[in-house]
Amino acid sequence: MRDSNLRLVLATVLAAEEPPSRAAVAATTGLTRSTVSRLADELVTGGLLDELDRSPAPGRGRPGTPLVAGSGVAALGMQVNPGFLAARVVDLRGRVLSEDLVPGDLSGSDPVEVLRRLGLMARTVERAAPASTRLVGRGLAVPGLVAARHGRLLSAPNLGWADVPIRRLLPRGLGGSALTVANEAELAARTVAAAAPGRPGPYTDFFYVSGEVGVGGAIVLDGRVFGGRYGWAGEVGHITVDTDGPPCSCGSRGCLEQYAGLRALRQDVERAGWALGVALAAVVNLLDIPTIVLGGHLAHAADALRPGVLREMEQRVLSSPWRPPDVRVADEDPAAGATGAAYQVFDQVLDAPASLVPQR
Amino acid sequence: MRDSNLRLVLATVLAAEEPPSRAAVAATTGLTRSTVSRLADELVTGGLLDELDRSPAPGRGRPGTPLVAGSGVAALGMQVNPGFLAARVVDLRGRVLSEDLVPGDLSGSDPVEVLRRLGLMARTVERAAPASTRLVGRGLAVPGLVAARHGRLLSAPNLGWADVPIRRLLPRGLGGSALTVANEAELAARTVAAAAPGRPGPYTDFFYVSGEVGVGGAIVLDGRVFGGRYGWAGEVGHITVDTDGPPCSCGSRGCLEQYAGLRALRQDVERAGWALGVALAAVVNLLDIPTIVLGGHLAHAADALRPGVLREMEQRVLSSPWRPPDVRVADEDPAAGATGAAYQVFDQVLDAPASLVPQR
DNA sequence: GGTATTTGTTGTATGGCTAAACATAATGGG
DNA sequence: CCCATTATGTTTAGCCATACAACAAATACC
Repeated sequence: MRDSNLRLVLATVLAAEEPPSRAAVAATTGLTRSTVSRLADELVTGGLLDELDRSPAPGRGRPGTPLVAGSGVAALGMQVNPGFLAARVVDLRGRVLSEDLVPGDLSGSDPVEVLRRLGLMARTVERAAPASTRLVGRGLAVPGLVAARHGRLLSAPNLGWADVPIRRLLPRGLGGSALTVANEAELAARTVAAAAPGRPGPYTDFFYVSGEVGVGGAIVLDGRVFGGRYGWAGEVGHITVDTDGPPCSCGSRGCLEQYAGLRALRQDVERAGWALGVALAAVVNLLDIPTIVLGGHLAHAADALRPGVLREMEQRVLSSPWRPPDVRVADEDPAAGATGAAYQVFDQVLDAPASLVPQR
Repeated sequence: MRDSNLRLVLATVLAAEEPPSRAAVAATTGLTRSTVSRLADELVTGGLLDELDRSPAPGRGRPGTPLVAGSGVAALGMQVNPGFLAARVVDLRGRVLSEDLVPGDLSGSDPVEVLRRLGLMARTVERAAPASTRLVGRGLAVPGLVAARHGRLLSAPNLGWADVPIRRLLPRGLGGSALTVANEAELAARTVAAAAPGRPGPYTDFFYVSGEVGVGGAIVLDGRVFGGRYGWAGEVGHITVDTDGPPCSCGSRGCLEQYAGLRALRQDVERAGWALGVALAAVVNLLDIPTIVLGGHLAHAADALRPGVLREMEQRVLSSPWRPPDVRVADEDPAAGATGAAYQVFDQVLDAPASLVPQR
């Protein structure tokens, strides 16, 4: 019960637009001021919350002490992409404390060498963060199918990688069971679902389509990413658009990626929009979430894609007369996956804050 | 906290294969025997649980009192299908206490007249149930898109119905805000997900494909139906299989229903299997649940459909090398939707058992 | 400067839990 | 047949986190 309310208070503070006082938290949670006060104090001493200076009083009465996410808590987020390597330290308020991004064509690269380089970048970035920050975990975003339990990358066609034991290839301390590995689209979607760790973004239910050379996707329901049984959900890139279409690297034919992947898109935006519309209609028919958010190279081409996408979706989505589809664009951030990887680490902390709070 | 543990004890008893004793519930939940004893007593006096006679002792020690779902608690489940009307009273143990099923072609029928007849059937069936049963709610399964909040059927092409205010057309006492209306596939899927109210069925994560003249579907994750934002999820029947395919009643072209609907299936099972495989590959790519359960007319043709379905899915599902797709068949029950409607009512009760238990 | 108002803290009471002791009902061995 | 053994279910005492109420602190309004 204490654990449950500890989570509740922490979540309420992080979800708020403006730093709330203890009394405001009590009002929104339904707990009493005394209970919130006690729990908030524990969270402050645990470093998960910070007290800001009393703001200039907005009205009568004693002004409250604004509470915000603790700036001393941080996580490392890394990303391997066909076009770059990235590493970031992000704090619990969502601020990037330090980062490094190295462009370079990694298709057909050697996993051992690339992960060694990523390890060096990570170490440098961690050192660059303020000495007082406590790193609570590390995450990595990769463009492919992952076995999350074992931290293994099963298949990443656009890197030319297959069955890579990521945890073992990263330097000790970085890898190991403490590292969470996940799909890039899934993690990038987190940065749309959350404006900062624990704070809801502009949409709570949407399908994120990630254009990172290939085409990936992620399902967000009620603000949370739905990863599926094994974390492989959202693979929109290999939905069949035309059963007689061009062969795909996955072994099938006519996959969306063959129309809306970076190379295909450059050749014919019209066709890419049509194919996206057909595939996304299936998504909306299945999931009943009319909001689509485009990321990566698809975000750049959004204005050219939108008419075709909407036309096909309006025709093919059964519920479109009652709930018209809506195509939005994600904020520009080349390494959104890295930030998302850090957010995922924070989610584990927010689920069990008691572990970071002094007992009793 | 009491509410939470009340739910926990009730759920544990209902989920068990064999009627558990208080001590067994304590062991599986982690609560103490004394706590379970108190909560179980409350549930028994509330009628949600029954005590069975002490079974012949299986070993040494004092034999426990077996607990089962209360037989006095029941719900009415109704179903409108293109081929029949059905009404059932189902108790909390999942037994059908009374039922009525009237075949008849309802395509192009008059909603007002049909719902009047269904009302009469429901009344008769309710009277036929033992006088001691307490009816805790009523549910209705319909083959179409529903606005659950308002109990309105927005569109049911295979009945030829559109925008039918179901709650208002059913006789007072039956309709009204107490009636829950939902899609047939969603409710039939509940009878696969649960062997009895609260007891898990053979699969916990699967996609249910309902063949009831048209083709519907439902997503089941971790034993619970995922209805989507507005309850419209799972509409697999209108996923595009061939963008140049035959026109569909929904206004699009090449929808799965045009290949695997009852009429099309009778003409060419081969083609239906191919189309199902293409559409279900999209489902699995998106949702990462490799188990497919076929119901209705698709269940009857399952053996003929399976080879084609599996062939297409294995080619088109990205994760199939690691997790091969699996096509199963639902148990035969023409009015599974009616039972599922009753189960849905029970779920509301199981979520808030305190409302049926005497206070304090 | 006094009063009203709101925040945060400090004591007290309470509800539901755990833990331990006890009563109950069976088995099995001498 | 009687008694030790074993397991279930109930009773009792103690405890923890919460609600409730009273109070101290800090501001605005008159």
